[in-house]
Amino acid sequence: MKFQTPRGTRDILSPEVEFRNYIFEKSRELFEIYGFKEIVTPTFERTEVFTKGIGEASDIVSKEMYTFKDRKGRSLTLKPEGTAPVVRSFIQNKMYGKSLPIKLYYCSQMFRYEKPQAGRGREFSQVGVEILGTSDPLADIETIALVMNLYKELGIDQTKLIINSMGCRNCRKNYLQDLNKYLEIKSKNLCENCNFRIKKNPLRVFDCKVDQCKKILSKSPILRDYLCNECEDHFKNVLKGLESLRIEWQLDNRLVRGFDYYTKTVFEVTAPKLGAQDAICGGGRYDYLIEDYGGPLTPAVGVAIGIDRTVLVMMRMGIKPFSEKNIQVFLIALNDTAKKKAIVLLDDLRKNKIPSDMDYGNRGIKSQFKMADRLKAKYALILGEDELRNNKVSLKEMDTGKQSIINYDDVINYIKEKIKESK
RNA sequence: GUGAGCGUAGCUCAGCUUGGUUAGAGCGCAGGAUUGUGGCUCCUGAGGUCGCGGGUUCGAAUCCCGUCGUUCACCCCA
Repeated sequence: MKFQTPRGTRDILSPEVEFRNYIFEKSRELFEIYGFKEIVTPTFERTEVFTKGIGEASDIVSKEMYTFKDRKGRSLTLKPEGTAPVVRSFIQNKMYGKSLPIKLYYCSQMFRYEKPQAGRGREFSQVGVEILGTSDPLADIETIALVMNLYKELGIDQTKLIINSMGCRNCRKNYLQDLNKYLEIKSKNLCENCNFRIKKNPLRVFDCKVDQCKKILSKSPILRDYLCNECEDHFKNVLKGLESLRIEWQLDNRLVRGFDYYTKTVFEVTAPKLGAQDAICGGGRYDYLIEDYGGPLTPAVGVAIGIDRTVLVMMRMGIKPFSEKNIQVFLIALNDTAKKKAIVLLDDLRKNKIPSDMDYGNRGIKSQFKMADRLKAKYALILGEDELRNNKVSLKEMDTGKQSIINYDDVINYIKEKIKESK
């Protein structure tokens, strides 16, 4: 019986794992600088937490969730996204009673039952931020600026910010009236799926990529033309703010993100080298979500960043931002007695925070040098009969090939000095 | 969910069209040339259920069917 990871999941090995940790590290650092606090929500929630906010008609809810029943028959779902749980927690923990806004970030695995592809797994990682309790366009701007700065920090350039506004309840009411009128006339020529969407959530018809539907929809009313004064103002302020931060954007009237909860600002950032899966983050404002979940009306905005795709871009762009932590010292023991002494020395080196290693097998000196070479060790320490007899060790600088004999008791300090010099 | 490509040594791949002795290469790995000294060179060696299952055939890595995994596009989205 051979085991392998389930479809769409994988082991994350070096060097990818180093990229991943680096991105986590940088994100956390930046989030804290922006004043966010971390929140950890459960890996699974009651299914309604997701169906309510994301929307029954959305692809994610209708066909991509890992939903199961527990032993008491309760329907639970592995989290497919991060915002709904944060909103649930905001209400459950009565955070609305604190001084608003509340700024939270999360780092977590997400689960969606999708057809796997590079940059699209069934388990994937996201980091994200949410600003809860302000309708100020500055929050939208801060969120976008944050991700753009993160990409800059990570060395990812050629990113593209795509932005749109989806309006509020008021402007959407008028828009939906006209859109429904339009769709009603055309419904015979629209696909079955679209007709289903019309019933559930007409905005989702823009997800359709059937040519016939696309053609019809390209002439449909556009939400942006229906924005009320407040929304229009909000959107203009967001764009102006981005301008003042020298962040370029690209308007996309058809950008309708795949969650029902979005209002006003929605945006996505795409990166090169990713083919079709090129969105590395996406987010927007969700002013009614908290109210819909039974909390007080609390406007909010957030963004989710895809870690796996960010790793892919960095690797494909040849970005290697972290310094390799190579072994500094490799111990070479030439007989059993030497070996016994070597493990003591090795322990000492490590207690002194000097990255060091040795061979545990019974290889010859040649092989051990080869290992030292492969590990890119700076120094090789040799313990053989001669050295043991005189309580010395031989130290060879791997780069220059220079070799010297030093007292056993001085080794740690000697190497510490050497490392300090080379810095 | 739809369509297509790929799966042969640790890695990258050749062989498959036109089925035929022990399935190859490069890199890597191990040992040696140099018995206490790495990188370069040379020599030698180990390593393969040809993804898995079934079928056709005297004979299958090669043809057919199924299956699993992966990649690409659609879709969705991070």
